[in-house]
Amino acid sequence: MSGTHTDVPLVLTHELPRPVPVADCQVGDVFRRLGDRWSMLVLVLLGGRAHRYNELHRAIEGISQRMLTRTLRTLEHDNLVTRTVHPTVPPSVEYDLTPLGRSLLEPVSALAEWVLTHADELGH
Amino acid sequence: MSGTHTDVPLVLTHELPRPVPVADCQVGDVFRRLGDRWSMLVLVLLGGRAHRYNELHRAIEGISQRMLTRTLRTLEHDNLVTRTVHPTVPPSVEYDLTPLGRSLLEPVSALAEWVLTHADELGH
DNA sequence: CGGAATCCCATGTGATACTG
DNA sequence: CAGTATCACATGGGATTCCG
Repeated sequence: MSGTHTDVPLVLTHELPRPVPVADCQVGDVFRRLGDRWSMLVLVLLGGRAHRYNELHRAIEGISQRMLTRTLRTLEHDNLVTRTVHPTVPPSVEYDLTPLGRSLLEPVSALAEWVLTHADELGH
Repeated sequence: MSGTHTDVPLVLTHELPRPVPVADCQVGDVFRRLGDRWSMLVLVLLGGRAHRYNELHRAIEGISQRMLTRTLRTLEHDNLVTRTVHPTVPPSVEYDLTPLGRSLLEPVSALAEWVLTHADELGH
């Protein structure tokens, strides 16, 4: 950890031929999927417990119905979140993490720790 | 690791009051900064070694001059990348990671490993 | 060589209104 | 309750041209 150029985690450089075809950077793809305005927030909330639609809507300050629905649909499509409709009247829909979504929270937490540690060093 | 709701990394839930003010989710902020199309790719390349402007431009397939410059400026502004101008003729500009940028590659590599492990489980 | 300036288009996001 | 539909606007991003 001396700041040299030899301590880059191998996993990052391993599958990067040169020139780097952007399509091959799957890591970047995942960052782009989770890098939108709301996905991360939804994942963390669902990591605590399952939520109903309006629970999420109230919990996430500032999100519109449109974007909450769209975010949940995308996460569901990525196999990170499940959507369960209970056929009651009025209808009740519950969202939860899949095992895959739950496993994602581990590496995410590593990044979260980094952020908490280095937040003051980041410009703005 | 049983898929219950009790194994969420504490760091993620620790500083999340309810309702969650979106401005307080610093983790999401970082994901948004790195979640654009090119930042991750630049960081990984600079993790290998310092690069000149045109080296990056050639290495990253499909990036425009405009976006490469903009991405580098943003990373520089965030204290993740340094920009060094060598007053030669013609001019030579070298980009490299800061210690902060280098330290970021560690949690990023954890996520990269997750991606390599679970890529096939992600929908599309 | 390493950009900056301009133009243009695609996408992300919010506001509002409506619905089974 | 849990959405959908429509509109409007900001931002992301590429192509092209010009410059010290």
